[in-house]
Amino acid sequence: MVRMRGTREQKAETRERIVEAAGRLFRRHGIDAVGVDAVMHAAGLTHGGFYGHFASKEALVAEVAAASLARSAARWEQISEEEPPAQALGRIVDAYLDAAHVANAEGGCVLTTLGPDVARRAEARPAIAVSVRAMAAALERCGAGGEAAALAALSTMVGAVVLARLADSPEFSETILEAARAALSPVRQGEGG
Amino acid sequence: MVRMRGTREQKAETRERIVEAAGRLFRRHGIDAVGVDAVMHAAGLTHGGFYGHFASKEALVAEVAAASLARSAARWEQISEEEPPAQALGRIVDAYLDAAHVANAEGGCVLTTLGPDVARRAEARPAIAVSVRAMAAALERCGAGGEAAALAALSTMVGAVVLARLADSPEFSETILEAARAALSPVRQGEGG
DNA sequence: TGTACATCAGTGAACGCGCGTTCACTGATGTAC
DNA sequence: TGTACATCAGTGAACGCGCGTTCACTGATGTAC
Repeated sequence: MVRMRGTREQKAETRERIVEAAGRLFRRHGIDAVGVDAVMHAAGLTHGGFYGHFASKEALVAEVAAASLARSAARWEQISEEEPPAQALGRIVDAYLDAAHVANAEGGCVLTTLGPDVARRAEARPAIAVSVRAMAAALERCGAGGEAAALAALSTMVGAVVLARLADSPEFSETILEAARAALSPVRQGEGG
Repeated sequence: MVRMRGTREQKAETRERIVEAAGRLFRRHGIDAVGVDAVMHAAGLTHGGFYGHFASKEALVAEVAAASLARSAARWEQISEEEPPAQALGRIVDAYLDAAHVANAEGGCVLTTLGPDVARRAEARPAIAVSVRAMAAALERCGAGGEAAALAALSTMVGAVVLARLADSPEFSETILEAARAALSPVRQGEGG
């Protein structure tokens, strides 16, 4: 296999690779369906090395959930700062309520893939809540209305993706996404909250 | 322990007890965190008898998800038929977007507790989709607007409960619920869809 | 520049445990006579 | 009404397997001289 080049920075990179691989696998197959073995293999390592990076699988889960959602929040913040409000809101909402997002659970929003599972793990919740606030704040900054309107919009987005993944046909899935898009259109025209 | 009284109806009752116990445990702790052993014990039986009722744990999971959500849908349908539309809609929405529902995952809506997990199991999806349609139809019958408005309202409700369970404080949890309630108030005044 | 040693990220065999599943058995019930 | 037998829901010991975790070891790198 690939030999490591040694230093501490290398180890940090490896750790990040583990977190990213775990993030993809957990979101796709569910946390309990993916063993430490599978995560390490996906990161190009053997399972024994895992405990040089994390105290337990639970610690990895907490870090994965926090890191993945923080990244989503950071992306929204960046869009909300770089683009005109209406355009930024459109980009965020349209990308979220998209069939590609529904199909790509592996790379999708943690709230829609692991939300209920993370909610059962008290240690993971504080970091998640911080990102939820940040995501709502980004929507607010895009002109989605006040805090309440932004939280409601986020709720609609999360719920729609969860339901779209439960649909029994691509058509029903798209109907749900379109319904959510339509419901959010007043918010996008500055009529929300 | 309690001795069975023998007949086939008894067996059907036992089976139902297993499904109900599993429903409560799965929603509370997650599917993979609950073994067949725990389910049977909660139903007042020993684990060996499980396979006289179900072909596998997976078969139980599919039945639990379908049965639990079908019951939710039936309740909504009943409310939507027995009460005046506006009142029925208020009862459904207020009960869903309630701190008691958020706290009581064990007895709560399957969409918010097992949604992403069920979405990964293709066999379970058709039955779930039927109930999702039925729930949206019940909202529609209560005057929540057309199909699209009803699906969007359901999305908001599901997402809000998922987010409320991820909150790091009761206050933030209540803020999310209240935001969703406020967002749905136009729908409740017949302005939706 | 070259050699000897310490470090430590990663390896891979091994562990104990709990899970899903199987199966020979039990004993209460319903039925046949 | 009473006895003998068949049925079958439920019991509980046992199984193999895969999981999370541990640990003695490896070998490439950085450092000391």
